[in-house]
This record gives sequence, C-alpha cells and structure tokens, in this order.
Amino acid sequence: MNKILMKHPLFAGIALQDLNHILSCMESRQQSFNEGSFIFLADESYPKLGILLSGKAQVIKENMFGDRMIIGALEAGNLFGETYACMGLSKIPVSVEAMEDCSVLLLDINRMLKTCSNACTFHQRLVANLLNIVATKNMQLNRKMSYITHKTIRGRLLAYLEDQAERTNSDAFEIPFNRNELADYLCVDRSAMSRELGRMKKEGLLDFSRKAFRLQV
Amino acid sequence: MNKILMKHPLFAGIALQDLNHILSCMESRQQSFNEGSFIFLADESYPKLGILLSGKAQVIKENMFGDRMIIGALEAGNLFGETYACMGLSKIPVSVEAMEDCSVLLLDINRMLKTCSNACTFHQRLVANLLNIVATKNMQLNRKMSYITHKTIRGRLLAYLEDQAERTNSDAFEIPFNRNELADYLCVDRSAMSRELGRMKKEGLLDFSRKAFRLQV
DNA sequence: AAAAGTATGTTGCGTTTGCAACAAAAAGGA
DNA sequence: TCCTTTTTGTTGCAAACGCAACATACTTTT
Repeated sequence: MNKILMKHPLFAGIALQDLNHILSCMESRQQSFNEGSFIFLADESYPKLGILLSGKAQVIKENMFGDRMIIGALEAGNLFGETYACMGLSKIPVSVEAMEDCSVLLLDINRMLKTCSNACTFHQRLVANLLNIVATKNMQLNRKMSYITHKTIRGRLLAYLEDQAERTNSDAFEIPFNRNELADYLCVDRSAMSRELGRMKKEGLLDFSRKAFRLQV
Repeated sequence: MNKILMKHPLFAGIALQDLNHILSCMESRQQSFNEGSFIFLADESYPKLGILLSGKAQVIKENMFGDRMIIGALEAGNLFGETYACMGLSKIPVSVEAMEDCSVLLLDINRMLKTCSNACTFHQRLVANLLNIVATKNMQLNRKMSYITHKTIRGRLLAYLEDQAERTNSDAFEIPFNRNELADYLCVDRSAMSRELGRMKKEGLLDFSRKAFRLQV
C-alpha cells in the first residue's frame, strides 16, 4: 500500500513517516471490496476521495432507462471521486464497481480541508497537491478540447501535432499514442485518420513513421 | 468592487467584513490596466488568481510562428489564471490582454494555501471554494466532452438533450442556448444541426420550438 | 404599424467521414 | 526461423457534414 501511495501525486513531497501520520489524522479508511460490489453507489454514497490500491474497477453511469454507460476504467494507483468530492456534492452521481477484488483507500475531503487540531503542516501540502491534480486534469481537458473543436480530421491532427511540436520545442517528436489510441483521443475513425495522415504526407505537410513525427516548416 | 466580489463563488459563504480582512491578510492587490496592456504576459508573468472587476479582456496564446489565438473572452466578474496558478506553474503559458481599461484583483495562490498566522478561519472556506470552482469546471468539461465524443450530429444532440432531460427530471425542458450557441457548444455547423433537428422532429423523436424541447419516450 | 434586426429553418452541392473488409508491415513468441 | 499477433495502411461506398445562400419567422425599435 505505501508503495502506491508514496508514488501518488496526491502525496508528492510528503515523507513516509509523515504520510502515516496524515492518514491517521485524517481518519482515512482502507477498505476491501469483492468483485462485483460497489465502492460508490450513484445517488447514495457520500463522495469521497478514493485511491485504488489493488484490483480493477469501473466508473459507471446509469441513465433514466437503466442502461449503464461505462465512463472510465480504474486500475491500481488511480484516484477517483475527486471531482465530485471537491465540488462538495452530498451524493455522488456515478457508481464505481469493483471488477476484481479491490482494496481502496478512502479519504474524506472535509477532513482534508480543515486544518487538524495538531496543526499538522502536511495538510497544506496535501491540499495544494489536490488542487494541482484537479487543475491539471482541467488543463488536459482544455487541451483535448482545443483539438476536437476542429471539425475536420486534418484540423484535429494539425492542432494536436503542432501542439506536440511546441511542447517539445522541436519539429520532430514522438507521440505517446499508437494509431488506435490517437484516433480514439481525437474522436475520429482510425482508418479515416490513417488516410488523412497519408494525404498529408503526400502533400509534404509532414513525415512520420509509427510514433515518430516530423512537421515540415 | 465589493459588489462583484460578494457575488463571486470564490468568496461564497464569506461575510463582507471578513472579506476585507481576508483580502488584506492575503496581501491582495487591486490593479488597473490600460486598454491594450497585458495583465499577464505569456512565459513571463507568475500565475496568479485574477478577478476582473471592470472592463473586458482576452486570454491569448501565441504559437511558434507568432500568430495569436484567442482562447477566451473575459468580462467583469470573471475569474482567470486559476488553472495555471493551481497547477503550481512558475510561468503562465498564456497572455491576458486588456481590451478596455481594466481593474483587476490579483491573489497569490501560495498565500491562499498557507494558513495565515492569525489563524483566519475563512482561509479554509476560501480554499474549499477554489477547489469547488476548479472541480466544477472539470465536470462541465467532462460533460461537454461526453457529447462531443459522439461522431454524428444526431448523436451529439441526443446525448445533450437526454442529459438535460435527466438533469431537469423531465422530458420537457428549456435549453440555455439559442441555435447558434448550441451549434458552437456541440462543435457542429448550425444549418446542419438545424437540418438534423428537423429530421428528428419528423421522425417523432422529439418536439421543439425555439428553446423549448420535449423528448418522446 | 412599418421597418430593421435577429433567430431559425431550408436546400443544393461537393467534400469529408465512418464503416467494413482486406492487405501489408512490424513485433513478439515458440 | 517460422508462426502468430498486433499495428498500420488501403480502398470502395454510402451517409453525413460543412458551407453558402436564401427563405421564413420572430423581436425590437421607432
């Protein structure tokens, strides 16, 4: 458990001995869930900060008609529930189901925000880390949105690739996605994207091989 | 100034007299900017929490080639810079330019996160409010993303409208957008969207008049 | 009530896209 | 090295879409 927590951005900059102190001071609970059971139940559970320590889980939303939509997959090390906890909702609007036997660390956001009586200085760092995590997700979403806003596949590709070039300060760079993942990320059909990439290469806009790209200036 | 601040979600639940105390205790600065001057300069300014008190401004990003992209418009009451401040960046990656003479309140995130020496209890509320704001933006982005992920106009419309129905607990509801705004929000062409709405009405999927919609169950 | 302005709906056309099915190339395992 | 699996590229086709230009309906102003 400590291995996962020590590496987790939520506890960045916090030493091991302090971590244990914090966890007890925040009355965190480590809890196990059997495969198929619900870690959070939509419209019933009070939203908490969850860290999946082991196992796999899914975030699920059921609509009015009762059909379930999978919003996301969780694996060991993943943080979940933080958006709803930080929003201060009293009921969480999604469910989280254990797809394997799971071990979970649950933290109460209110305990996190209130400076504890023993003036534990790491609370401040913890809150700053949480803010950092939520803000970073925010920026990642904004970034993705700025690509997807473009209506054509070429527009999305150029927006994405030019951003990568800018962020690596180089016209040549490697992307972290394979074609399938990139197409998913940009919300387009893989084969159509492949076709467009081919066209762009033929037009001399760029060159690429697998994950290595080069933009022509 | 106090009128705007009192209504601002960042200071929700904080009384007027406490607000003034907080602002001084956080060493906030109220600053004026002439039209055309930069409130933040990309890659130079240290990111702060900004609240536009009066005037209008634009968030701008310049790419490698120097052409500027308008990321967003700001008007009185708007919060800006919070994402980058909360991420703990040392330089802000975008510029904010005053489009009119502007008055701005600037807050240092670090002062906000550190409990002040006089144990001002409202700091906690302030941080909770900030977390709430960032998390809420997060959820709004996620929501929009869940619509745009659909590849067809009809898919996006149904995702959006069904979500509205669910959130109002009714098949009949009013949307907050006109056609232009809705098309922009869903990243589709207005006329194509209008055409699709017409088709869906003819197929009996839904009915609508202006901003009033009804989904057929 | 008429005029001007804004919002919404309609339509034709060429392009882009998703989809499906297959081909080729690269990576990984035995 | 051979075989299997995965990844990437190709292509035909029908459907969906963006775009532009215009028509109609509703609002606001005077």
